[in-house]
Amino acid sequence: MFQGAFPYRIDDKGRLKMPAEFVAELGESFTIIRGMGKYLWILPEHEWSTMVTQLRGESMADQRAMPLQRWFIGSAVTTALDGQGRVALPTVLRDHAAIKHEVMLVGVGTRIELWSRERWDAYEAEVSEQLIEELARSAGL
Amino acid sequence: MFQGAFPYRIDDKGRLKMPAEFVAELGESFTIIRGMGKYLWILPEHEWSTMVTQLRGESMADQRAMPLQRWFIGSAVTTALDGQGRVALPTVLRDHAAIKHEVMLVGVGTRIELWSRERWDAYEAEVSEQLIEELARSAGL
DNA sequence: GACGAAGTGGGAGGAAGTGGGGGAAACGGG
DNA sequence: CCCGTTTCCCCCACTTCCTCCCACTTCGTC
Repeated sequence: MFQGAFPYRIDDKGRLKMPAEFVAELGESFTIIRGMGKYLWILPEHEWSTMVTQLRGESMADQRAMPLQRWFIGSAVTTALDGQGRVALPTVLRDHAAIKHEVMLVGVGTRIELWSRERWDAYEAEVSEQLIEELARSAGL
Repeated sequence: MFQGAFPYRIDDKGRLKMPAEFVAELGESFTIIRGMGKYLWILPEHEWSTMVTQLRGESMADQRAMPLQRWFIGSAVTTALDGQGRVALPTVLRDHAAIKHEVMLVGVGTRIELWSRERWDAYEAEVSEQLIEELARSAGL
């Protein structure tokens, strides 16, 4: 399971080092897609194929299907780590997440989220302890 | 069960000695996460896996799930004691709890809370005897 | 008073994070 | 079709941080 948050720097060539904690679980090849917001998701192979199965299970006639497929499948890049344990982030994806140099890698169970540091800090500021407390209570934690 | 409060010092390398009273109950490996405020939780293995099960049980579509997963799983660090019975506190977690040197370790049943000394003292000052009395009464104690 | 456990401190080796150069491949223009 | 430019990828190098190990002090107990 992916867990923990790691602040990292992307170098001028757009390369991102993967934390040692994530490497083993990610496996040989993995897929990067847009998340449900201005950040990215990094999924191991089997998680990605599960997601694709769900997306394609929707009938094409279903009005929900095509926007979802465009959003996720249309942004997907399947790649792997280089010899130094780094991954090259395509410009399209970097732009979507407004990623320049400072990023935050966040493990959330089955996937990794990749945020620009700015946006992550803003998100953190917005999510107060009170909100978490309320959510936890209503979720029965 | 964890009980009792212990004032401790974190050294310049960010290492925290675990009180002898907690070591046996903590077991080999344990997990440190953000609490519902500016302090940390330390959970034994089974407590953490219980919590993860609950967090992941939520549907991804549920709007509550993602903030909760980010808050807890996204901050989690699973670690163990070193040869001297100490644990290294990652910078991200220390920052969240505003922990520098002086801390307070508080056993609260199923988990341990880790506060910066300042915040703990402030909290103690804030929680008056009257409040406790009222809460106890309304809880039927 | 001595011994042992518990709390605190610091050095060194190695892994992990970061940066940059060079060559091959791909693309576009002449 | 060829040449120049650009982009990507692989390799090399450096630095910082973390972890492991060793050492000392204090407190409680026998």
